[in-house]
Amino acid sequence: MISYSPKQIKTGFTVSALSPKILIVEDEPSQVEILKFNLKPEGFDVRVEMDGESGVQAAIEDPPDLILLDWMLPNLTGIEICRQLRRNTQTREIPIIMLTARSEERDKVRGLDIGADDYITKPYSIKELIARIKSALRRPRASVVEQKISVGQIEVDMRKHKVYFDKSPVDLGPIEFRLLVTLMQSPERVFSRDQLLDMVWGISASLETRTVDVHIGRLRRAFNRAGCKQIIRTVRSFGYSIEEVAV
Amino acid sequence: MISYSPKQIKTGFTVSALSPKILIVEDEPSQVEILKFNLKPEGFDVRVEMDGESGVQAAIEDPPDLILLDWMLPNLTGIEICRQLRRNTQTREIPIIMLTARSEERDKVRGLDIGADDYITKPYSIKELIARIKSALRRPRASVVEQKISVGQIEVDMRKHKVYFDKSPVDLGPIEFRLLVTLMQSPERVFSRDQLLDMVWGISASLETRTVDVHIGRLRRAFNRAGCKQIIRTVRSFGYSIEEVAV
DNA sequence: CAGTATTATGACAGTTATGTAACAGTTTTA
DNA sequence: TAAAACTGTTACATAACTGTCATAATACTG
Repeated sequence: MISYSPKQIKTGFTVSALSPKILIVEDEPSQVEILKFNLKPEGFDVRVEMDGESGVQAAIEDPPDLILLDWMLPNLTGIEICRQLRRNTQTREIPIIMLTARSEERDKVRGLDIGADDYITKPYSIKELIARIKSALRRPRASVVEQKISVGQIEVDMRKHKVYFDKSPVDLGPIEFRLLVTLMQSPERVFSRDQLLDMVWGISASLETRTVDVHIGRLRRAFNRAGCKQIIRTVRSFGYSIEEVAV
Repeated sequence: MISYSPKQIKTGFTVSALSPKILIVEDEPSQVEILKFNLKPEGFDVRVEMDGESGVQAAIEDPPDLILLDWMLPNLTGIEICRQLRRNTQTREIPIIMLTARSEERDKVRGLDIGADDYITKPYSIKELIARIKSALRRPRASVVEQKISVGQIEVDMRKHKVYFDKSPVDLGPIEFRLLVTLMQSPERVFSRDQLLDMVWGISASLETRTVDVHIGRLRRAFNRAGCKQIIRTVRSFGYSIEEVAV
């Protein structure tokens, strides 16, 4: 099958949220349905606005990670929307993919001038659209992804996906990795189990809070093997935190 | 936003002038217009030649800082122009970015062999093109055309299209070659399957992510045959990377 | 110090991701 | 033009990882 579980999407850590928000601005209901039907299973958080004006409005009020913009719209043309979005600080950096029915080169051109990141002409293959969306989301934007994080003697290289304690490598599974990174992003801060479930597993994952304990345990064991005792502090009846001073 | 002031361009210390000279070799007038329209405001000094022969001529007579080269041209093909430019002392070091149409993706392989520094497939985002131009200009000249890359005991001769492990040849197909080179350009960095699909196959290829796994497998097997175990690391649920220390 | 609440951890069954062989369709080569 | 080489997809086996539970260990309370 083509569809990944939402989990796989989460792994793209450059995206602001676990499931990237996509705003679709498109007036044709049938098109909207097709898009929703295909994008949701990919783990995207899809929203729709049916006309240009409300599209711009929605984008500014709650900035999505990416905008799918139909070329022909009632009220405002795609170009005009693009312009407006590019003018606003909130939305300036958001990647825009234009959906255009016309295949004339001229229109494409104008779309790109205006600041769309990409365009795709109807009829398009869903696969290709998804590929383009993912690619656009991956493209580095203003917010630079942190490459290395370190707390005490622990060092995480995000690019290489490697973790070291005092130069010796620590072997972690995917969830442990994310858990560690989450904790390390705010050293000493105590996270509740529920918070961690949200941040690491995603809001939609309804799991036992005990699951967190188990993974914390696994994380600890992995660090023990690397010669590091006591990296995570348990705060009774609150949660966990990572400590600056590893022992 | 996207557009840097011309001043910022100057930071590329290898660039001859304050506004880098760019030679566009492209026969399609509308394309030329788009490029001019977008590149001039970025502070580039843009010149245009409409066919291959005069393109080469112009490049030799007044060497630009960078060449944008369309793949399909009347008179001479992109490949041939590349070859000629690389042969001439005046132009040998000038970075070349190839513009190729979607259907010609297969030729990318050859494009890089020939000595293009980068290629970009139409339709491209202007932003991306500009980013790549700047990146190419920033790059120190000497390594503009990378002849050989090596990681650990693996050595790739780009020009001859040959790969060695510890001096013994490794036989690879075109895609495996590109895959290997991509991985080798950032050793240890983990690439997601989607990223690799973009970088090796091109964004509009829209293939299954599993295809990457299969090719990684083929790459591994090829190296096994040459006596090299464990060259590519699998990072579960993230992707693959190439390791410095081959075993 | 007993009694209670909370956390640590081993075990395990279920799930998911990866490695590969096989195959049919293409492209390249001879 | 036929043979050889290369591709993308699929299916299946296997390995790696998860979540849950039961039980043990620990911390708090009065």
